Amino acid sequence: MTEEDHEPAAGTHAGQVNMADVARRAGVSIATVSRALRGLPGVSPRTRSRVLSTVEELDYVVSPAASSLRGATRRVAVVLPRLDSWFASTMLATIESTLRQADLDVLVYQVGTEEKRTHFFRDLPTRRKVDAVVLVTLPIGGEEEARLDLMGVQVVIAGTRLRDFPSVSVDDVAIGYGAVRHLVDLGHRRIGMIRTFDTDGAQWASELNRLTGYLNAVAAHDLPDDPALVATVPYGIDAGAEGMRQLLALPEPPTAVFCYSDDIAVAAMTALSQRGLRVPEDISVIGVDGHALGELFRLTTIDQHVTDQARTASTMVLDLLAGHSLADSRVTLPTHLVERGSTGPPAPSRTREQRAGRTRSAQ
Amino acid sequence: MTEEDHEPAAGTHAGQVNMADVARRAGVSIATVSRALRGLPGVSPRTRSRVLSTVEELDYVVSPAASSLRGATRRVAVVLPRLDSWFASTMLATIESTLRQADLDVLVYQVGTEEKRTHFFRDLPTRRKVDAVVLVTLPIGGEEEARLDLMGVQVVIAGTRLRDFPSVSVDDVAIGYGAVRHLVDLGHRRIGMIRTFDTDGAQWASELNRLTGYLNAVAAHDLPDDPALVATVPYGIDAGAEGMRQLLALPEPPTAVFCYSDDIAVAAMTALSQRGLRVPEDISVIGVDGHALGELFRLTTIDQHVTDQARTASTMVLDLLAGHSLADSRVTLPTHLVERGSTGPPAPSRTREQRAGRTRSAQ
DNA sequence: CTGAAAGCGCTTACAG
DNA sequence: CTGAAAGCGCTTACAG
Repeated sequence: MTEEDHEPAAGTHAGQVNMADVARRAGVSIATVSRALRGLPGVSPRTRSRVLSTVEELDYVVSPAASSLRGATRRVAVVLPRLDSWFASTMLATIESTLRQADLDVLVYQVGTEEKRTHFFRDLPTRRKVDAVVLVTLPIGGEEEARLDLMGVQVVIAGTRLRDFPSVSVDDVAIGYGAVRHLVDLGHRRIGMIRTFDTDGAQWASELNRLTGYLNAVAAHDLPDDPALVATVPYGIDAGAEGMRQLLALPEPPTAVFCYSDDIAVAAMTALSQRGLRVPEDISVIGVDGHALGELFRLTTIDQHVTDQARTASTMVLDLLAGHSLADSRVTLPTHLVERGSTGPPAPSRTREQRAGRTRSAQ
Repeated sequence: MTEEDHEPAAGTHAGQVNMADVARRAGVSIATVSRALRGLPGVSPRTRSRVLSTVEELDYVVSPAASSLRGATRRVAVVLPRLDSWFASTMLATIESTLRQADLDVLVYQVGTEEKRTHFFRDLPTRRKVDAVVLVTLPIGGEEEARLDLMGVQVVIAGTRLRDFPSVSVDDVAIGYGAVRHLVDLGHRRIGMIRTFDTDGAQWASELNRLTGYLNAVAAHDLPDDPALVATVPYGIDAGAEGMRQLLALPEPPTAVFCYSDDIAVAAMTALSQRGLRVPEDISVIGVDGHALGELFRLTTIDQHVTDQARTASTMVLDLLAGHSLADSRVTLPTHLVERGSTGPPAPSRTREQRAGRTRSAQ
């Protein structure tokens, strides 16, 4: 007797409490427990509350594995190149918050290297595990793209576009163009750019597009289009500093520099301050992102509202899972110039003479 | 006839291919398919390869939901306060890589606010969804701690300690002590600290411990222990700058400052450079973390090897899932002073006189 | 080496 | 409003 009183409330077997345990204890059928638990109609208030209190008592939770054997998994995968960039972690943070509110669980997959990307698209580890996958700024080749169709789940693209998948992104060409234009408006003519390349050999759409925007603006405003004004450096913490060093080593350095990202811009500014050069008096710097760090360094930037992009992508996921068709919904979000202290008019005459002198003596 | 040839290779029904489809097509039983797929003994090489090629052909993948109905979920949850800090995103990135290699999937839960934390520990959303959960630097109260036992899964703690759960962390008291000691060795006596507090009201163990280390060192070396030398500022991008401003506003500012983290230290250094003060000539700055940004700013820091911590935590998870008991395995990893350019000897006489003068005229 | 069958823990028509 | 039962897609003793 006393012995029996000590049997665990959790049921007779060692493992998890299951729905049968609850049903038995509440004196109803399994079906009724299931209905009561999910708030389905056809359960009397009394029965429902009895079930619910038994559930409480036994500290029972439904097995997601068993229930998803029929329906949805209520899981979403977020796939991104790396987590250690401001862009990526902000994306993931916002997507997680938004989806979690809708009671969805979020799985993360980092596919930063060529190898991991290949594996991912070959094995498609997300198949049958999730209801949807969000691909964040992934460089995707032709074969990989084809594999996407086999994924068997909803696909949303964030930070770029891909075929006719639902996507949210910004206009990176316009970003590059707008940055240069801002510098032109301030009176600059000799404008450099610092871009990065992935040491892994991947082609980043945004990277290419921002360069295109830069080049378009250079052409449109009839600026000097010296190829040496574009410094291309390997991605890394020091990238911006290295790029700036290259530009400063030119016979005729630029008076303003457009940087691929805020990270790059901040690093570029450290290289300037190490040389004793002032921003923006000696050289103007503009970035892209809206990184919190930019505020600290009074960096002028083009804000691409990453949080908004992430929220939009999340909403798309929610809509798709709700059964809405999102055919042809490729959203381009607006970006905004945020003027802070790192851009200003060039110091024209002095700089020009100095440069001319230096150029001649160098040759 | 021709019609039948056109039936989808995927099987007769619209949805997913299942194991029965594969079995039928390969002309074997479901049991054999299951065995072949998991490399179990008791399947002839011929049969195995036939099954495997059928699987290939039908592009079949096992349903994780169905197979986890018995065994493990092969999923691990990583729970952290926020993702938008260097520490957190580095942790998650490394844990994901490590666990992914072991073919485990990683779920993320951000519980940054008091409210989310309460919800998390009340609802325990990870129950029955994962095999293990890694709690990263989570401030955990008494009741929450009790709920952990109900989680029903393996628990690993990273970045701090909790009861006798397996954990990996560093000695934050030693970090605070070591930082101050480094400054003392350089000749500093008047040493400040910039700490932060969570705007959400949470108590961070590492925060408290580093302060304790600082205070211990101050006492041990008989340094001036003016309470005003500890600037406590709300967490945020500007925290370090704000803290430094407070310290500089003192009648007698410190000659060196220990910052809670590298982020804080970098922000503090921007405040200094805006005042035209040089690091380390006018004031020394030391941080904690080993953040990549620190390299860029030539910041002296105490590296807490976050990647190692993350790897250790991942290994613990793997061990636990392999059935090894990890009772009483609370690992404390070593930290290292990384001397870069932001700390140096004080400029004693000048500074002292100047201060003395200032102090008098101020009173 | 192989298969028929029970069972994992649910959900959902189908009866009543 | 409630329950018995089939079925989701696997895994795993148990026979052979």
